[in-house]
Amino acid sequence: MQTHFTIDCVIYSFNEGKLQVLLTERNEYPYKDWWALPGFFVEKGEEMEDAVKRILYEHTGLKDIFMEQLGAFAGVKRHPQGRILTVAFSTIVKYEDVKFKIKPITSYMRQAKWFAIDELPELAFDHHQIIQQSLRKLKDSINYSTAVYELLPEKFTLTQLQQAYEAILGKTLDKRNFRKKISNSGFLKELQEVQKGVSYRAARLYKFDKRKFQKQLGIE
Amino acid sequence: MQTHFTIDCVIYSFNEGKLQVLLTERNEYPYKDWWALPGFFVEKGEEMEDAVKRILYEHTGLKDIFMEQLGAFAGVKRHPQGRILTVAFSTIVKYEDVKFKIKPITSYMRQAKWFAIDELPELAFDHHQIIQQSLRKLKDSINYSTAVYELLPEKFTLTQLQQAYEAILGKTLDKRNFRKKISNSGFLKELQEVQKGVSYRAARLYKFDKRKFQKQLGIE
DNA sequence: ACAAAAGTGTTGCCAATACACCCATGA
DNA sequence: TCATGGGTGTATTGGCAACACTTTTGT
Repeated sequence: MQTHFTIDCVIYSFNEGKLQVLLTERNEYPYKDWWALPGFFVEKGEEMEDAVKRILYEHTGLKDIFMEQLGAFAGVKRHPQGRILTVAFSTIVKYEDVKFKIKPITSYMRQAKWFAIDELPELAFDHHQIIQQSLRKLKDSINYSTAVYELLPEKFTLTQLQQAYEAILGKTLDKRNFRKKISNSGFLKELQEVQKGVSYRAARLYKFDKRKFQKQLGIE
Repeated sequence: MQTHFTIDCVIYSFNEGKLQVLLTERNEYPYKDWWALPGFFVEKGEEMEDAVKRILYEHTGLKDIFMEQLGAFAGVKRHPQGRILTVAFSTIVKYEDVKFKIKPITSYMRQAKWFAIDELPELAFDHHQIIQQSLRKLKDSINYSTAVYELLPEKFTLTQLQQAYEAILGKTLDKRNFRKKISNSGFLKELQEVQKGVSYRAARLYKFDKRKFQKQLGIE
């Protein structure tokens, strides 16, 4: 038995203190004019991982971003024209990096736009379900992955980091406990730099030290 | 673009103190005479979850077992005849329940057999990779899932439970700490029964209280 | 001087670890 | 009586949660 085969992408970012998801407005049936996850058909002979890269590139202009597989969604009724199996992937991009790069290249979608995770429109197909599943996984893995750091610019303040945690978890955290936990973890590099252009006390800037993080994971 | 679509099952069990995986010996090309995960094509119009149940049934005689999705494997070269996308699922069955039910129904495989996880033969396709990925997930989730209890008979001793943990994790655990942890968790029901037929002090039997377990998870 | 956010310590509790001996039973 | 696994307690440690005030800076 054969099935059509697509990829759908859950692309997260962080802006205005909120976790955002990139959606596209469809310009073709079915679900014309609906918002949906960026997604395409995989081409014949194309490796799934290559298809993922291609689609990510076509929607964001980004390259060399690792996307993690969420799983397959294969409901017979998820597409009105019969089964179309989709494998969902997710990733996180820095908002600054993609701000001016979001450009729909294909004609089947009209525009791409960021939506706050708690203000999603109604979505085509089973894409709402895909997002919810992805979000749960993101929350569950927040302490074992580099996800939060992908949300932030290279140099960031501790308050920004805390806001990113809070955006993912959907709840507020205690400032002192958060800072203790982070500084104990030992994979932030403290810079000799502070914020600029703020009208209050400037905060110290930090960098994520991926090396040390990887090492700590290696202990098992 | 279309692709063939199969399901592969990683079925775990526990016997002779070891974690076991059920494999089938193929009787058709490609990979004739090789060992492989039990797997079939999904039928047209068949829901993926139904296909999973069907395949599990055909190989083990078991019904109403929940299988968890591991993910999609879609390498263009994973099958010599071109891309065959497979979605891998995994589950755990009680060895006693299936001991006499393992019966290949289809003719494309010659026999089904349990293999200890650390004594696997060479496997067809990318099945070794699928198993390794599944095993990592099993280890990671051992404390948040009912997996270990699926390995054991309904009534079991604490030592048996500890052995199941050790089989999954691949390492030994401290007896007292293990018992403390388990009895603190509060989802074991102590029975007024002990082991029979052993030539040493008979151990108390316990049951897993799924209700309480679910409740504890609900706290988040 | 004021507004706004940065930054900082202590305490109590709980969970996880390390570790060694006596007990009950059947052969 | 012996072999075998069953069963038990304590002390230490490290991480997590609760909680409020002072400092710095720009306007």
